[in-house]
Order: sequence, then C-alpha cells, then structure tokens
Amino acid sequence: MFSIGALSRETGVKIPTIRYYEDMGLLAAVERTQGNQRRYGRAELERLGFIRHARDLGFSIEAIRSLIDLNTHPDRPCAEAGALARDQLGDVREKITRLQRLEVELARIAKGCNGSGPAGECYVLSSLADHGKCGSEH
Amino acid sequence: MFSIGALSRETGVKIPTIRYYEDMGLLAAVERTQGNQRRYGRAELERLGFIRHARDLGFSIEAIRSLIDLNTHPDRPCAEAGALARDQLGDVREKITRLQRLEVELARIAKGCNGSGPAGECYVLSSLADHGKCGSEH
DNA sequence: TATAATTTCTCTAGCGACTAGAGGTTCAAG
DNA sequence: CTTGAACCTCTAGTCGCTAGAGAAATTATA
Repeated sequence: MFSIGALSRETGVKIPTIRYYEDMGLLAAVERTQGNQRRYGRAELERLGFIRHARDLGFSIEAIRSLIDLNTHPDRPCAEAGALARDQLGDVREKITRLQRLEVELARIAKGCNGSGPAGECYVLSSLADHGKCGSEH
Repeated sequence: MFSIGALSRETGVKIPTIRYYEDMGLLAAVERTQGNQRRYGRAELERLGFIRHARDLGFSIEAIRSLIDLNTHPDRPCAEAGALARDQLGDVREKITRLQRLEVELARIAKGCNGSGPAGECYVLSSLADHGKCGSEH
C-alpha cells in the first residue's frame, strides 16, 4: 500500500498531477484511510506507469482514456489502439516537418546578426518585419 | 484608416487576437472613433505583421515584447535580438531532437500492431505498459 | 431619413495539462 | 503525547489564444 507521496516517488509523477489524473478519470478513485488519505496498490502503480509512458510519447489525456479503456477490455479488437498510435505518429511527424522549416529560417536569421551593430540595422529585426526574406512558408 | 475587421482581413490575424495583443502590450492602444471603435494606420499594420511573423517562428509573447522594444529603439545595440533568435533556434532544435526520438519509438510501436488480434495481445498496449521495450529514453 | 444588417465594444469563461498556494487535517516517529 | 511531515480540498494561475453574451456603433439599403 502506497501513500500518494510514495506513488509519486516511485513513478516520478508529481502529487498534484496524480490527483489531476484521478479527476480526469485516468486513475480510479482508490480506497482511503479513515482520515481520508488515498492508498494505492500495485495495480495503480502500473496504470500510472502506463499513463506516464503514454504522456511522454505525446498522447493526449483523451487518447489515453481510450487506450486504458482498451487495456481493461482485453477481448476487444486492438485495431483502435493501432489507429491511435498511428495518429500520434502522424502528429509527431507533422510537428517535426514544421519545426525543421522553422529551424532553417531561424538559423538564417540568427546567422545574419553579429551583434555588433545598432538595432536599426539588425538583420534579425528586419527579417521579422519582412516575411518576404524567408525562403519558405511557415 | 482601418477598422479592426479590416486590419484582421489584411493580416490574417483574428479580431480577438488583435485585441489580445493590445492587452499584452504588443500593439499600442490606438485612437478611437467617437463611438469608441479602434482605428488603425499603416504603422499598426506593419507592427502586426512583425508580431505575426515572430509568432509563426515560435517566439513567445514575452520575447516579442523585447524584440519590439529593440525595434522601436534603433540606436540600441542589436546583440539582444541576436541572442533571442539564437535562444529560439536552440529551443526549436531541442524540440526536433525530442520529437525525433518519439518518432522512432512510436513507429516501432505502431508497426507492431496489425489490428487483427484482441487488445489483450496488442503490441501497442503492451509497449505502453512496459517502458523497457523502448530503445531509448524519451 | 428610417430601418435593417453588420460590425464593433467590453467582459467573462473555456481550452489542455498541469502547477502553486492557502488553510486545514492526519499520520508516523520519537 | 507532541511535533513535524505529509496529506486533504479548493481556488487560481500558466500560455496564447478563442468563443460567446449582450449592448452600442456603424454602414448599407429602401
């Protein structure tokens, strides 16, 4: 039996976040001591690990709710889980593409500034004022 | 003289967002008609373009405040603008690195699920439950 | 000029995923 | 049995917007 603090130490998830996951319905409302304090068991430790791992991979709370739902119904087909993972992968790839375009522009802009001149001649500032200087859309 | 709606159409920035930028101090509080409606000129159009461009590149409102500050004091050294751009570039590169690690893991996880079996045997779900299956940290 | 349609005004609240703090209660060690 | 750490609930704040209510101003048409 873990207190919320012990669970937090075990999993690396902060205490208010654990309570937040309970509010969001990702963690069940566990049993309490007579003094109203939460007491967790192995099952909750594992589920919290699952949640944390999914969060680290960028899944939304909403998506995790679906994943947990599947996880607790092992007889249901797993196509939905695969779809969620592929959606997430698509999102990540989109973000990477977008960020790489930004990287190119920012590198170009940052390189143009040697920091020695006055702001009136600064390439960073003039680049921001004039989108036309950018090589691509962003 | 533009109304806020005209400014919005010109720049592609939504009306509530324009008012938000004013609240945040990025756009000056412009003159009003007798009926209290905002009227903008060329200067605001350009500044809003600057803001939008910087936002598109991922600069925070806070960073943009500094950039605008420099922009309106052309006599000051531009080293700060360069530093802000390099910070932003560093942020973007960090995000890219992180997302690329996620991409690898997600691709591995998603690939393991052909969607035909029951959730009880789903590779996506078991991967989420067991971080140890991951090739690297994330 | 009268009226109707559109735009604008301010203000409040909501999004996602937490995080921080106040003020009070319970637990565990000595 | 006292002390201090950990816990409880609740509210509000973070960021960068976005949506909606209800009222007032502006613009277009008859």
